[in-house]
Amino acid sequence: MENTEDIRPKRREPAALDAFDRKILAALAADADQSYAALGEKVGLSPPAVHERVRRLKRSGVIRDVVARLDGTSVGKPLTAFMHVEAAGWGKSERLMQIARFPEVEEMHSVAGDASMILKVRMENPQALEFLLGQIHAVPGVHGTKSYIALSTYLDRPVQADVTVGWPAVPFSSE
Amino acid sequence: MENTEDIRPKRREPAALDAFDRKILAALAADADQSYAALGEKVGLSPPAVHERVRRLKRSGVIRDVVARLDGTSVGKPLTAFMHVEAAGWGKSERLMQIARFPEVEEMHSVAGDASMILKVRMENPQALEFLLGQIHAVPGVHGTKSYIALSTYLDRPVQADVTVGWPAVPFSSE
DNA sequence: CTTTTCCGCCGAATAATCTTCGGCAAGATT
DNA sequence: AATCTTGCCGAAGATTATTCGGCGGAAAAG
Repeated sequence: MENTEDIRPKRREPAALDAFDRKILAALAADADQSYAALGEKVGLSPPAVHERVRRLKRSGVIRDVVARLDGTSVGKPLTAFMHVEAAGWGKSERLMQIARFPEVEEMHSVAGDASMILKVRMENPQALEFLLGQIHAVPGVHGTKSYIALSTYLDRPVQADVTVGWPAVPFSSE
Repeated sequence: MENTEDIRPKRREPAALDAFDRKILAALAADADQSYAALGEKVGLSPPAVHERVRRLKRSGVIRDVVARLDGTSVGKPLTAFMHVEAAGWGKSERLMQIARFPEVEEMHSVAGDASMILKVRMENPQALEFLLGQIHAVPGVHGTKSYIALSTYLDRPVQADVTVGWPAVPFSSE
């Protein structure tokens, strides 16, 4: 055919998600234990088509991973807490990062606001929380911490594929 | 045999997790896309044995669910924030619960501390955040809110199966 | 307005996995 | 010591994942 040596990246754009992708993502974010046949029926595609799309979504990073969500209490960590850490200069010292090694630490974000870092942790008991606080205060530059212990969790779900569109207009009252 | 009509519950105890269960949970919390054969090899059990254990772990609730974790930015919500809501008397009004209808709201906890409720939200942009704040302030009893916008997320993982045992002794320095 | 190219879907076929089913062995119970 | 229970394994069948060729439809090229 052609002998053009043109090896332009040819990189396809991230290719914005279409309606099918959205439905697939919504379904998988709610339950990843479905067969491609079941997914296909929900979104209106054949199993192979869904398979190919999921493959692409995973490789492109839209789907970060597929995981089993465990019950904190069942694995021995009934105490959930959010910890605000105030650190000097800049929060993300390598030292502070090591706190992430504890399996009790699930999230770690640097934030704009009073705190320089917010952690989500899940502990065995108050004593364990105290120990962790000790570890954090031992980090150079940490000024102080504020802990908020969760009494009840009313909602805890993964990133949803849907986005609210007509913001001012809200879904209240209607139901 | 016996003709005893004794229909005592006979309910088996939750049966504490053994080493095999722990390994299976740890593996599935990291990656639920593995075959039972692969899992079996990791934990030292046959595929059917792993299958049976996973089945039990799911039914008993230790494994809440299996989900695909999506990339916030890819689905159009690059802005993550934690919102502290101060509400009168008690936070958990039915009205406030309706906030959970927004797909932008991922977590909702009542907490002990200054705030009566902490939300984790993921928005499209600051405007969307503003609209959501408006919705929250419109809820009767809400005194105020404090928002912490995440600048960077250094860690974001599901509940880990492992628990730190010898707390005072920490994994630092060693590596 | 055609022709060409590319992309993504479908249906069928194969490969792999899941799931079920006896049978067996170890520990607990009687 | 006999019995019961529990949980494992290997094998077999059912279901699913994955690959493949071919077929449009839309966009780009002519």
